[in-house]
Amino acid sequence: MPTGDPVTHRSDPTAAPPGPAADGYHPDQVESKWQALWAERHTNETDLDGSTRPFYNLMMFPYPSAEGLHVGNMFAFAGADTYGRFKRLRGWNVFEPIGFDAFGIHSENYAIKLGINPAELIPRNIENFRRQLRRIGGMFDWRHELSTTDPRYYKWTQWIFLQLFKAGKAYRKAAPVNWCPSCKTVLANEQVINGACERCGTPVEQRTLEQWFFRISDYAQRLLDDLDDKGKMDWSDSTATAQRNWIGRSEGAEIDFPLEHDRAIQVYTTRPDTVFGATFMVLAPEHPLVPEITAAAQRDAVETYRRQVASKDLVSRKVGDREKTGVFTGAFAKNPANGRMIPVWIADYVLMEYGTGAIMAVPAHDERDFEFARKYGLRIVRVLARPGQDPDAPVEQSETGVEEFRLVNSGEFSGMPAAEGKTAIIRWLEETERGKGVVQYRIHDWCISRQRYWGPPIPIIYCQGCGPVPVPEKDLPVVLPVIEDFRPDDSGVSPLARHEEWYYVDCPACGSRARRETDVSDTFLDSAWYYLRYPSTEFDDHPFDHARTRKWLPVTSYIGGNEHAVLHLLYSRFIAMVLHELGHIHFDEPFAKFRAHGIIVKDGAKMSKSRGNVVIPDEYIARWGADTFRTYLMFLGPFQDGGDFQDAGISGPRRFLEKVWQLVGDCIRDDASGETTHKVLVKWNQTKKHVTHELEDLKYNTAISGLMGLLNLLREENCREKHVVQELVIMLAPFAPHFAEECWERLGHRTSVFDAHWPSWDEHLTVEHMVELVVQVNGKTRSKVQVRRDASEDEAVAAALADETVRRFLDGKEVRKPILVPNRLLNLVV
RNA sequence: GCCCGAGUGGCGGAAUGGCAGACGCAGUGGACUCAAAAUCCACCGGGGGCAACCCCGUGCGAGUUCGACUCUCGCCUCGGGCACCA
Repeated sequence: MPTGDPVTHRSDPTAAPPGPAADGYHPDQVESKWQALWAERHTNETDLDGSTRPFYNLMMFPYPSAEGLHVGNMFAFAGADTYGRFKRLRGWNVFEPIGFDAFGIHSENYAIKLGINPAELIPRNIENFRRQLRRIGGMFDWRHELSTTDPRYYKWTQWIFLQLFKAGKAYRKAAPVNWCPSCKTVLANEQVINGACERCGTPVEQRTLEQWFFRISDYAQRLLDDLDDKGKMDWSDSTATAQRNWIGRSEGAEIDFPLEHDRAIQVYTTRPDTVFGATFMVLAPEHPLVPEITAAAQRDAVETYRRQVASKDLVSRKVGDREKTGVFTGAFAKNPANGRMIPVWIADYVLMEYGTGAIMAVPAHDERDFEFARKYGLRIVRVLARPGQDPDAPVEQSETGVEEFRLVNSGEFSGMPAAEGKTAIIRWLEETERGKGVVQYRIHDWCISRQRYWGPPIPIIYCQGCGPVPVPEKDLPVVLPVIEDFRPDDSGVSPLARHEEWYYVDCPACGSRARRETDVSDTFLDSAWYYLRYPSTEFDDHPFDHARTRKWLPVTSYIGGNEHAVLHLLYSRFIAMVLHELGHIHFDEPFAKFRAHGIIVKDGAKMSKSRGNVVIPDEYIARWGADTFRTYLMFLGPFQDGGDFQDAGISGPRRFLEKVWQLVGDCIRDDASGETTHKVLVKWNQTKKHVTHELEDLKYNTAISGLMGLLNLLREENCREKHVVQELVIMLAPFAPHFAEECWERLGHRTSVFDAHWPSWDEHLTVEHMVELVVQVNGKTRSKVQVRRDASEDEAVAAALADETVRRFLDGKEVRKPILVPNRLLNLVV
């Protein structure tokens, strides 16, 4: 063995942990014992029908990768499990289910890499995940486990698609996808690296395919409104903010810019107040008006540009810092505000999918338009100026503010503050029928089609005569066949389309020969409703049992990562809204409370395989035990912020558990009931209060340090009072469940510690009879004096004036004003 | 560029208007041991003083307050997310 530097040596997770004493703590034995007993005694199985105080404790189900659960998953699950166990001890009937999000492109890509069919690979991964989830001691009710790849599950995913289809919430439309011309296959955005296919490096193109969409954008305003309703949605601010930004509401106007022959270009703008400054127009290259308006002389240039844009992949089109490009169409439109004819251009910085796909360009007051105008020598006219500023001052860079500006060069509107001008111009547009005020959202409809194998087939049949026909509900599920050639290949069709026996079916409507939809649905559809299925996993004839759903939903507490702030959490809300509208469920917001946890870094740096600093939980659990590992994860930083995993730090929580173990041993050997000093009594009550509050707020790190503080005092005071020790064990149980069970049993109990009651405290005993009061003179701490609890201001001042040091700093001056913070501090102002 | 976080000892972090550094790690000294590990005790932001004590200190600069790590305004740095959304 080479002698490395000491830090490296210590940070070896396989280094032996501190050895236990003879009657010591052996985590392996304790943990396997209790995992077996929990299963045998059904400790973690919730009586879903008989519960009187239901608490649905949800965590984000994992995608079963081949690598197994990583430390980030462990952190999230340990944190959510700690909360569930705490709630159970507080008297709730906690339902804590788990499952596997096993469909999707990640699983499929990995299977392709290994050359193993995902249908074979995924069950193996799931088995490994189950083992790990048991190993960390999650309070899971395994009877309700689910996997999205189970036909008993995805039957209902398909059923949900059909409900949306029948309600007109699902529709088909042509949309661009990334296409690799060499592999002849569709690529997901994450498979496009710098505009090229990740597999073969060929530049990626856009192709247009017919795909299925859900009308989530119809729900934009409702999705936004509920976020402001704290009673309905108690969510982490960071998550709610991310959703608001994603939905992207903006208020502006649609304005018509007339062309020749009674036609017009409609634009959307958030700044109608600047309409007098619109000196040119820009259409998205795909805009349908482009071919008709293009002048003969410009036709070639326009066509070339359109082809160029179409050949780019979907990712690099939207990179904002690219130099602007564009082409003049030869057409002119009339600015409705000032009647001037302005040139119409096309450019790829204007996107077809937002607004109307066309803009009025106001280069003086929009950065992008300014850049474009500079490059192509287009006119720039100032229409906003600061008070006192020359209305015709040259524009050196675009000025986009509202507050500080007034309108100039804007006809009758000149002189108005910009905000007022916006309202006035919208009114004028509406009165003269040149436009109207509108609200726009950034959110797009949800494309659920995936030209892939590993997902639930979309339950639609295409018939020559009848068009798209839904698969009858009685024929669900449309089972995903196990096929050998699941890889996308160069045939240019979805893998399922190569299987004629599956592909061709009779039309459910007319009976003639028809073909199935060969795309599968997005994984996010699987995960958009899994929480609904958990309480009803044993029912095969309906997706969610009504009584169960009514009792357990919406979810009481959901804890998960903020990486899902927009997609998963927004799609789940949307699906719940639609199912509610269609009368299938009684609620329209699925998660009453959501808390985002932070992320774990290693020694201050992000974990990554290339850095070689990935924490493999199994190794740590094998060495230190699950209880120590969990406790450390919850201790290393604030749960909602994440924290820094340092190998050296894990010994602290382990030593803490060792000391508790020893205390329990002392307590059994030498039960000194009733022998508690006043000091212990106060600390004990303070700790119970503190730990309870901190757990409620998921402040696990400070809850644990509170428990450590209590333990330290018990040791100092040589206190082994059984009542106190037992309550310490209960409070530790959410963090170290196996350990607490074993201690509880050693203390003579025959039932689970999780059937015990969470300790209560005596508020009166959280403050000492005599308190130490900090004495400040003019805000500087000078001394401390003992006063009785809740001493009055007069008493406190008298005590302070009796103090030698205080008198020295008063220096004979008279106290002008005493400020007392009861039981804490007295400030004497002289 | 926009949005959201965060900047406190050697390190992870605590204190959200009232003793800055709880709790833990690492470190130093001591006890125990033939020795080591484990364990136990003490110390552990910087400077000054024999000492009682005193001064300085929470990214930087102003401000509010009897009192600011905490609140306000203006910067700087780091992390994360979104990004040509008109």
